[in-house]
Amino acid sequence: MKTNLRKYRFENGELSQQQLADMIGVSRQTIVSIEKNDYSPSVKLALILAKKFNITVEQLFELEEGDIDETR
Amino acid sequence: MKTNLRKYRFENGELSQQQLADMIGVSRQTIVSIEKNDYSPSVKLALILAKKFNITVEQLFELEEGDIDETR
DNA sequence: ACAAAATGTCAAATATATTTTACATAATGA
DNA sequence: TCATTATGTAAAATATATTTGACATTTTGT
Repeated sequence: MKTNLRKYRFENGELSQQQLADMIGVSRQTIVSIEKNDYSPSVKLALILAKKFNITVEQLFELEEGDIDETR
Repeated sequence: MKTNLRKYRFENGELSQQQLADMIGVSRQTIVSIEKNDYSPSVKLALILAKKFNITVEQLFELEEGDIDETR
């Protein structure tokens, strides 16, 4: 899975990681980890992020080859 | 957050929970828990489910009042 | 040049997601 | 009617997501 979080964060007034974290009520470290693709966040968080940026979850996160086999 | 997983599972050839679980490589209990809205699944799993049903994640899971405040 | 802000990195603690196991009940099909 | 399948439920074990705390480095703005 690929994440475009940083791309949209910059496109949205060049928010800092902390500003975005504050806006949606998570820790900065969570934003850092998502941007680094450390793990797959909850779909609830993904929906909130997508809504904040006025995009779809599919634009924010992209499945990649191999994802289907391994699943989550 | 609200889940429409059961709705789409039925609309997709009336798959059983086990069949769907097998198709995407998770346990049946996971499907059960998601349908019961026990917890918010990973966005990766959500993307795979949405792709399977040819819908968007937003159709599969809906944010509700209060979600934004509490976040995840 | 320098202070403040932003980002990077690490890791333990904590919370949540998922699996495994198992039994109970309901639904389905012959 | 009865066997099989599907679903419901529970809970412990395991895996992963997130938070907290802290320090290091880079970037930014004056």
